[in-house]
Order: sequence, then C-alpha cells, then structure tokens
Amino acid sequence: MAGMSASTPLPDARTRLARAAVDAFAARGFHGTTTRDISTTAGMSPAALYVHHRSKEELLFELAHAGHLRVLELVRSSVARSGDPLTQAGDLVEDFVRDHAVSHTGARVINYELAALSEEHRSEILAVRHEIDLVLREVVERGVEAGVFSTPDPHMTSLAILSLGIDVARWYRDEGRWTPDEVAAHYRLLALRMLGT
Amino acid sequence: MAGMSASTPLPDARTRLARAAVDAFAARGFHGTTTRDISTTAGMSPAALYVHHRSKEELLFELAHAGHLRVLELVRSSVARSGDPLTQAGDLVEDFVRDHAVSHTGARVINYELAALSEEHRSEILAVRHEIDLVLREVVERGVEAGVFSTPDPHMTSLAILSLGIDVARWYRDEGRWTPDEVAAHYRLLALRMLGT
DNA sequence: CCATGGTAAGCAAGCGCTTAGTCACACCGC
DNA sequence: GCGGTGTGACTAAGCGCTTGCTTACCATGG
Repeated sequence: MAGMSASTPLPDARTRLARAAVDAFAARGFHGTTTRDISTTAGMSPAALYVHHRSKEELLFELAHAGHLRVLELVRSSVARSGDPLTQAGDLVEDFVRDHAVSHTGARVINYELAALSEEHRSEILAVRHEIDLVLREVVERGVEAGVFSTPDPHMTSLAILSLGIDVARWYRDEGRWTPDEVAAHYRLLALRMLGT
Repeated sequence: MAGMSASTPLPDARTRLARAAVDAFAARGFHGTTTRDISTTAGMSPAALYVHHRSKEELLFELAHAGHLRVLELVRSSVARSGDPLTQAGDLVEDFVRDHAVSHTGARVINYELAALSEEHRSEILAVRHEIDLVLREVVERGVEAGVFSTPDPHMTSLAILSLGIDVARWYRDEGRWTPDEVAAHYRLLALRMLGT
C-alpha cells in the first residue's frame, strides 16, 4: 500500500506536468500553449518543466507516443477476445469509440497536434498509427474472405471506420447528449453496417 | 471580361492574403502562424495585413465564416436537386465528401482552428454549422418516416455521417491513394448503409 | 488633392529556454 | 549516532529573440 492515502494524494511532478500539458494542448493547441501555462498549472516554476523534459516539443512527443501505444494495445486486446471477424470488428469499434469519447481531451492532442512535432518524432508516431490501422484492416480482410463482410474496398472502409472513431474526439463533450457507452454501442452498429453485415 | 488576362494574373492583395493565411493556418495552426508569415508569403510588408483586416483573429474569422457559408450553400444545393430522401442523402454525402477532399486545406482551417476564435466569433460560426447539421438531419428524419431509412437514432447517425466527411479533411492527401471522386463515391455507399438501406 | 493601399521602423509584451544557486535527503566512513 | 558529501528536484532571475500591432509617412490614380 505504499504511496496510498485516504484522499487523493498530490500526484508527483512529472504526472502533474503531463496532465497540465494535455489539458492545455487540447484547449489552446501546442503553439497556443506556453511553457509557463503548463508549469504554473502543475504548481511549479517555469524552469521545472526542463527538469523533466528537454523541450516543449519533446513533452508533446512523449504524450503523443504514450497515447498512441495505449490505443494500439487497446485495439489489440479488443480483437484478442474473439475469433470471428464480426465480433472482433464490433468489439474493436466499441472499445475504440468509447475510449475516444472518455479520453477526448487526450485524443485531441494525439490526433490534431502532430503537425507541431519534428519530422523524426512525427514519423515515429505515424508508425504506431500504421500498426493500429493494420489491426482493423486485417480483421476486415479476413471477414471479407470469410464472406461475413462485403465491401468493394476493404482498405478505404477500414480507414473510414477508424476515421469515424477519431472524429468522436473532436465533437464529443462531457456535458453532451450521449454517454460514451451510448456512442460506442451505436457506432458498433454503424460500423458493422458499413461492412455490409 | 474585366480583370482577366491570358495567363493567371497576380490576384489582388486581399485574395493573396487570404490564400497565404489559409495555407499557413492549415500547415502550422493559428498560433503557429505569424502575421509576417502571411504577409510576406502574399508578397507584402507585415503592416499590409492591417490595411485589410483588423487583426489576425478577425482574418481567421472571415475565412472560417466564408468557408462555412460556402459549405452550407453546397449541401442545400445537393438536397435541392431531388425529392426523395435516398437520393438527397446520397448526393449530399457525395458532394460534401468530395469538397472536403478537394479543399482539404481550407477545410482543416475551418474545422480545427475554431478554438482560436473569440467567444462571439466562434458562436457565429457554430450557428452556421448547426444549419448544415439540420439540412442532413431533416433528410434523414424524412427518410425514416417514409420507411426508406432505418436507424435507432437518426440524430446520432446524421451527426456521424457528417463527422465521417469532416474527418476526410484530416487524412486526405493530394498525392494519396484515391481521387476525391473515388472517396466521394465510396462514402456515399457507406453513408447509405449506415442509414439501413 | 485627397482617398486608397501600401511601406519602414519600431514598441511593449511575451516567448522558449538557460544559468546559477537553494534545499531536502540518501548514503558514507567512523 | 554523526558530521560530511553528493545528488536530484526545484526556483529566481533573466537573456535574446519574436510576437501582434501601431505610427508616421509615401505613391498614385480619379
């Protein structure tokens, strides 16, 4: 039970910086956020950011990289729960969409702020993103071969399905009309219809 | 024929500023773009921007407002070409998606840079956007009533269809795998499937 | 002769990041 | 147990530069 206490303890400095950075980047964008914004929201002096990160850009990269790896693990675990493509695709969409609704703040950062990264950092992120794409695409292609899905272009259809999920991060609001579970369930239906089931 | 010449004439200053601003805002975001970026790309001194626009923020607003009104007219003309909901929805999606692929640079600005606007300007844009939403939603609802569409939540489904089209602006690239017409045609099919046809 | 559209120069504020130093604390030989 | 010492987290101060925008001025066509 080390590190635990009754009420929520103050998170350590790195975590506070990361949380402040995600919120600020999501609300005002990378270039609209100052290092002073981040550090003072985290309860520290401006220089403290540089104790933990080499630069503002590298802080964004670390957030985006960790976020993408988390999503990759999420979708891999979604398809690992079943053997048939219909359940796999449905579960993947449901998990992916729910996550983008619940974590819409973080998802905005990792999807809409990539242009601020250096060439090398951006391509490292895009490599992870390509892996995510492949997970769904292989499920769709196996479903088409098995005759449970029917689509004239499996590649574009799987891209569109993930695209649909990503855009949830743009429009979803916590105080909005639907819960994450409601959006996820409806999007599962929409995706399976797109796949011709 | 006033103002025309054989080869492309140098556009007037306002147009050059607008074009430079769209390209810069799309590539680096509002806060990542400097007024010097815009004005020197347009072939003018930094101060020239303020001859034509009151501020950088107002320049963004004018671009976003004009862009949204253009899309509103586009979707209204799409549904005006037919009487039956199936053709109306299909035409709307096809036109909307083609436009977001062709004009992906402008579409990125008007969809992803709204957070940089003032409260008043942003809400003025959101009002136009609401009108765009309503055009599709009414087509979908009429289709459901007529029995040609079947969806448990017409509201969320029409939102998802527009969302799908907007996200095209994020991932579409000119040198990519598909032409705007190919994406538009495939997305028409996907949208109609989402509507249960 | 003046409205229109442009420029050169620059101001005040804010930017990312660095430097030099403080402080709490783990670890050490004794 | 104890002073000495090294180490990592953090801050106060500020540097050099860039930012959005203004001011004062100039050219030119109607």
